[in-house]
Parts: sequence; structure tokens; C-alpha cells
Amino acid sequence: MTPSPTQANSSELATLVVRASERVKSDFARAVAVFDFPPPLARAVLLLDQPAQMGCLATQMSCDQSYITRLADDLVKRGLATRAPGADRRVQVLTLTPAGEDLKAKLATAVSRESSVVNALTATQQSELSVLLSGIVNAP
Amino acid sequence: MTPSPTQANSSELATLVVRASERVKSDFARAVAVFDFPPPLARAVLLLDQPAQMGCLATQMSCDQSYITRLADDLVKRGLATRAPGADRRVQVLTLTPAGEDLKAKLATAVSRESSVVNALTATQQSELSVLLSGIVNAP
DNA sequence: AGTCAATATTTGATTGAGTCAAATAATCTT
DNA sequence: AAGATTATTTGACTCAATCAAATATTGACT
Repeated sequence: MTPSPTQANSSELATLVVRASERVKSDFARAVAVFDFPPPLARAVLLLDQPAQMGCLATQMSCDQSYITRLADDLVKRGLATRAPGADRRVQVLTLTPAGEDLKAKLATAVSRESSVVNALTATQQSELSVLLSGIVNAP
Repeated sequence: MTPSPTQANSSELATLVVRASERVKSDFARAVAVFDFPPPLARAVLLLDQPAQMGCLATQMSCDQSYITRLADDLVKRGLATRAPGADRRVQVLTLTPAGEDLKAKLATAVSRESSVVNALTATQQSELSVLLSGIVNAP
């Protein structure tokens, strides 16, 4: 029995998903490289909408908390954020400095400008894509 | 001016693409973990349809050639492939051993069984997705 | 008040996936 | 035959991220 076309194509489709993601990531990396910024750090800056506690950031980035500690070290060293204990003094609250807010705005613009997702698809296509990918992400 | 809905959603869509890819990769990793197999090595095995020269494999996996050297070392050490000089004696040709072919078949089955892309989308949805992602991947 | 469990962050060590540069070997061009 | 090109290999290294253990604080219970 020859392999069903569905099976052959599904593997190609899986690699296409991965390649699209690599494209998204490289768009992102290229956009932030201009600012001499490692992508994970840029991601953290863009997620800091309001002062956030570190564990929360770890959840959003779905990574280990200890990794956030190191990103935060870097942000503070660059003068882009401050770390201050919260009301509950176990937690540390990260807050962007004015320089951080400033950079965040520039990053957002650059990232959006470089985004193939934005540039290559119409709004309609974008929402179709969103539906399909949600199906994958939310699969059991 | 409030940010246009398009701009807000495009960043979400970008992260959705990345999350879908992470899902695809973790499906893959879970499928091959049963065989005590690092994902990149499994990927190489699945790409070895016919005897292939190493540089070619590097192109397919879009990675540095030297990385293929190390994967090949591992495959040979595990008795899954042999390395033999080709007609052009600069090149080394990788060929799956019977054990390698055997494992490859099992890997293919397991990977396809675990694939959310297969399991969560209808055939029609899969081809729609393919069109949209190609648009991203082939963007200028 | 005092103890015990749970939560948040930090540090040091380590892993995995890969790159880069230089070395070697073989082939092609002239 | 010389020099440029191509394929692979090796050693050193980077980057993103995790794990395990340590520390500090809080909450719950008695």
C-alpha cells in the first residue's frame, strides 16, 4: 500500500509550521538586532506592559523563573528596568524606566514593520490563520 | 490614536505561529522520546530517504555542515547508519543500516500518530493552512 | 507566639542545539 | 603544476534555557 497523500503531506505541513515560526523569529531577531538586543530580552521588554512581578513574566514566557532573574539582571544593568520589592516582600516587581518605555515603543514599531505575518497576509487571511493555528495549539 | 486592532492582533498572531511550532516540536519530541532519541537525530533519520551526502543533509536541515558531522557520528555509533566515501572522494555518503531503516519506519509511525497537525485539523483545513503558511515563509 | 508548609526569587552547575574558524583532503580550472 | 573551490572534520565557543539547592518571606494552624 502506498502511503496516503494525507500522511505524506502532514509531515510537510508540520515542517511548514516550523519554518513559518523560524521566519517569525528571524523577523523578530532582525528587527531587534538594530538595537543591539538579544531576542529574549526584547521579548521581555515588550511583555512589560505594566509593572509586573517576575514569576508572572515567567508564566507569560513559559520559561523557568530563574531565567527571568537573569533577564531582569540584564535589563537593570542596561538601565531599562528597575527591580523593587512588592507589598509581599518575597516578590520583586519589574518596572520599565523611561528609557525602557522609550525603547519598548521603538522595538514595537520595528518588530511590526519587519513582520512577515503582517506584510504577507491580508487581514482576512490573518484571521483565518489564527483559527487554524488555535486548533493546533489547543489540541488535546 | 489608539493602536489599530490589526496591529494589536498581528503580534498575537506572530506568537500564535510560534506557539503552534512549539506544539509541533513537542509532539515530535514526545513521539521520538519513546525510542530514546534526541529530536535532531530523529529528524536526520527521517530525512535519509536514500543514501545522501552530508552536505545535502545540512541543506535540508538548514544547519551548519559541521553539525551534520556530529549527528552522523552519533548515528554510526548507534549502528543506524554507515558513512562511506562517494565517487567524488571528498563526499561522505550516509546510508541507513537495516536497523536504521527499521527504526525510521517506527519513528515515522510514532511521529504521525502524535501530530496535532494531523489530529486537530481536517484535510481541508490542512491545505488551507498550507497556503497561508507558504505565504509567510515565501514572503520577500 | 511558634512551627510547618507553601511561595518567590536567586545562584551555581549543567545541558542541548547549534555556530565559527581553521585544518585537511580531494577536485576543478587554467 | 599551481591555485582556487568544495566537502568534511575538529576544537573552541555561544546562546537559550533548565535543574537543583539555597534563601527569604508569608500564611495557616495550634
